[in-house]
Amino acid sequence: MEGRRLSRVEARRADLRFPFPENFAARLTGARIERMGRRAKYLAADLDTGDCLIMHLGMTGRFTIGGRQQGKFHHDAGPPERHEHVVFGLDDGGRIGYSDPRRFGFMDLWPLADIENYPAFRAMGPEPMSNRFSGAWLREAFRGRRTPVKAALLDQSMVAGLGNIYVCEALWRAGISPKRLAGSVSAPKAEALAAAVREVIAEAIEAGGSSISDFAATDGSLGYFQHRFSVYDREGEACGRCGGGVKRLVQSGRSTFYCGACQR
DNA sequence: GCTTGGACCTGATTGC
DNA sequence: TGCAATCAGGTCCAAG
Repeated sequence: MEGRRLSRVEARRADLRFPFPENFAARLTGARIERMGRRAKYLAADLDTGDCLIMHLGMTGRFTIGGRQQGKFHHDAGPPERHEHVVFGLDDGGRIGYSDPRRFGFMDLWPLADIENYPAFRAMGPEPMSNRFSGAWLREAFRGRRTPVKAALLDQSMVAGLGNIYVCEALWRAGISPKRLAGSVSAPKAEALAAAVREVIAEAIEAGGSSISDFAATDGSLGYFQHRFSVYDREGEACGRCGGGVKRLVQSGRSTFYCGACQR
C-alpha cells in the first residue's frame, strides 16, 4: 500500500469494535499512503492528507491482498469473505480487503502531527526489539508491582506488543513462573526474561507468525511458529526442558501455559 | 493508584 | 444429529 493512492474505500458497516470515525471513507478516498508503519500491534498508515490511518486486527482481523497490481502482487482474491468489512481499492488496481469475524479489530483516524498523543500510544512501553527495552527496564517497570508477572507482561505499558502466546513462551524460556509477582523478579531473571522476549519475537517473525486458526499472511499463507510452541496449548504434554508436565491455569481471564517443575 | 473481571462478537470444538 | 457450554490470539472500562 505504501506509495499508492486509495482510489476507493468501502466500509460495509458502521463499526468494528468501535464506530468508524466520521466520514471515514470520504476522508480516505484519494489519499496517498506515504508510509506504512507499526507501533506494537497497531498498523499505522501515514497519509498525505495529514491524517494517520490506525488499524488493529484484534484477534481475528485479517488483511488479504487481491486484484491485479502492476507491481508484485498478483494473488488470487479467492472466494468472497463472509466477514469482509472494509475494502481499499488502490490506484494501481490492487485490492486490500479487511475481514474480521469477531470484530475485535478497529480502524481510526488521528492527526499525524499529534500521533504521539493517540490514546493507545501515549502510555505505551518500549518495543521489545528496541534499545529502550532491556532487563533493567523490565525490573524498573515491575518494581513494587503485586500483579503476577504474566499479567504484567501483557500490560502494554510495560512492553509494547506482546500477546498471550508470546508471553507464555518467553516466561518458559526464562524459567520464570507466570504466578511469580512481577515485583519479585530478580535482576538476573529480568535480564533472562528480556532476552527470552526478544528471542521469541524474532523466531516467530522468522517463522511467519503463529497460525492457530485465523492468522494468515496477506497472500493467505500460514505461519509456522505454532509448531515450535514449548508450552502454549500443550497442556498435559512433557516439558521439553525437564520432562515435567505442562500445566494450564487462568490468570485475569486468560489461559496461561507453563511447566510447574522448572519455571520458578 | 493498582488490580481484577466482565464485556465486546462470532465460530469452532467438545460433551451430553 | 442436535443442542448447549466452553474456549479463542486483544483491549477497554467499571468495580473492588
